[in-house]
This record gives sequence, C-alpha cells and structure tokens, in this order.
Amino acid sequence: MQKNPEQCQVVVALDMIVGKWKPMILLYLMNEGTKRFSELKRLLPDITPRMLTLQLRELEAHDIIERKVYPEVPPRVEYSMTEYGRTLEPILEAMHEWGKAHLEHMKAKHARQSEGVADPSGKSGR
Amino acid sequence: MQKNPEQCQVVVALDMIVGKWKPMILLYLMNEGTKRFSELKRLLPDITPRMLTLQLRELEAHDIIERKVYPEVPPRVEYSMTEYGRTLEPILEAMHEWGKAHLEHMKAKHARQSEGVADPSGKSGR
DNA sequence: CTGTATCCTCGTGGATACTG
DNA sequence: CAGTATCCACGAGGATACAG
Repeated sequence: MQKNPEQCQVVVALDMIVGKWKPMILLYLMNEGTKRFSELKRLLPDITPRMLTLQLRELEAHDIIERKVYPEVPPRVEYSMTEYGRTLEPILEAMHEWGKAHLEHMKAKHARQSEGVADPSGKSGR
Repeated sequence: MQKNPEQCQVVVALDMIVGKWKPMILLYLMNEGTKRFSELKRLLPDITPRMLTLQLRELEAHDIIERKVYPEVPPRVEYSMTEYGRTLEPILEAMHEWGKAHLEHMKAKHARQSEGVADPSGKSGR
C-alpha cells in the first residue's frame, strides 16, 4: 500500500471525479452522450462559465473527455467521453448505487433512533 | 438523474471517501483490520492529531467505522470498519485498480508524445 | 495515550464584467 | 456561442500548545 496520499492509487482515481461539478458533468456525458458547452451550462443551472471551463479542461487533461471545436460562426464546441474515460463508468455506477442505498441506510437509522427504542446493544453512549 | 449536486447519489458516496486522509485510513482499516489511534498516527506520519480525529469522527458519523473506547489507563481506543462500511470495499478496490492503470496510461501517453511522433489522428491541436 | 483549543494559510470555487 | 479576466469569500486543512 502506498503510504503517501499523493501517490495512493485510490487518490489518483479520486482526482478524476472530485470537483464540485465533475460528477454531474461525467454523468451527463456518460448517460446522454455528446453535449456542447451551452447545453452543459443549461443542465447545470448554478455553474458559472468559468467553473464549467475549468472542470472541463481538467477532465480533458486527464484524457477523460474530448473537446471538439467546429470552426463555424457562431462557434460550436462539443464535449464527449473518450473511450478511456468510459472505463470510469463502472466506478461511477457503483458509487451511484451505493449512494442510493446509503440514503436508505441513514433513513432507517434515524427512524430507529427517533422511535426512542433503547437500543439493546447499549452502544448509544457519547 | 439528480440535477442538484448536493443530492446526486454519486456525490453522496463520494462524501464518504473524500478528505485528505480518509482514503488511506479506510485502506488501512480494510486491509489490516482494527487499529488504535496511535497506530494510525504512526501509519500516517504527516497527519496531525486534530485531522486524524476529525476524519475519524466523520467516518464514524457515517457509520463507516466503529469507535471502541476501553476504559483503561492509559486510555485505549480502537477503530475498525463496520460491516456496513465494508460495502465500500468494491468501490475502493475498483478505484485502486483504475488508479494503477491510469498511471500506466499517462506514462504511455507521454512516451508517445516525447517521441515526437506526429500522431496520425491529427487531433494534437490547441 | 487520545484527544481539544486557537489561530492561521491557502486553494477551490463564486461574482461580475468583458472578448473573439 | 464559448469562453477570459479580475477580484473575492469561505472553509478545509495545518501549526502549535495544552488537557484528561
């Protein structure tokens, strides 16, 4: 196992998808295919053009997405997953499933607690 | 798909493992089992006690790890994965594998470029 | 040994205006 | 349409000292 977080392989993978908007951008490009700049902007109502550009450029630098410029006027730029980027799909999918289950897990946990049931394990302390 | 990043399921899962030290803590607890505070401190040489406490508490709050206090003197506290926390294992494992492959991918990419080979796809632009 | 308490740095991301 | 340029706010994380 890597002792230095910087070279921990998990962190390497994590770097591809961390960023306030990267998960959503990836989900859209993976599930709905190619999108242009303005489409993404519309899908992410609260993102600023600056942030959209930054996050897209990072993904592009990592070979996760591809940027295609059409030399037209008005300009058109399309973003899409690279074949390599699609190798992230199982991970995103697993996280999506896990996240869904987690919400259930926490709901059940709170329900248990708010019922005022003295939990038999006696670990409620703190 | 969730439009709000805050309720995107991927982000929910991501929250469990983001944090400068969480991935390493999780890997150690998953691969090597129960650890006490001082052991983790020794395994993560650059972490401060404050950060170790914070990250552990977050994981505990999410039901990912369990904190067991032994009322002895000197005090002893042991941390371990919960059964629920272990459901993260496939995700961490997948990310570990992906990260390893990614380092190879990038190495190959740079090798290709520094060879000065005019890439046939003609997409080198920018 | 297992933490807290305080203070501080710095990077991510936001607001706003402007450009080819 | 698809971005840049500038400036700014905030919170995660770090340094250091102290406590039960």
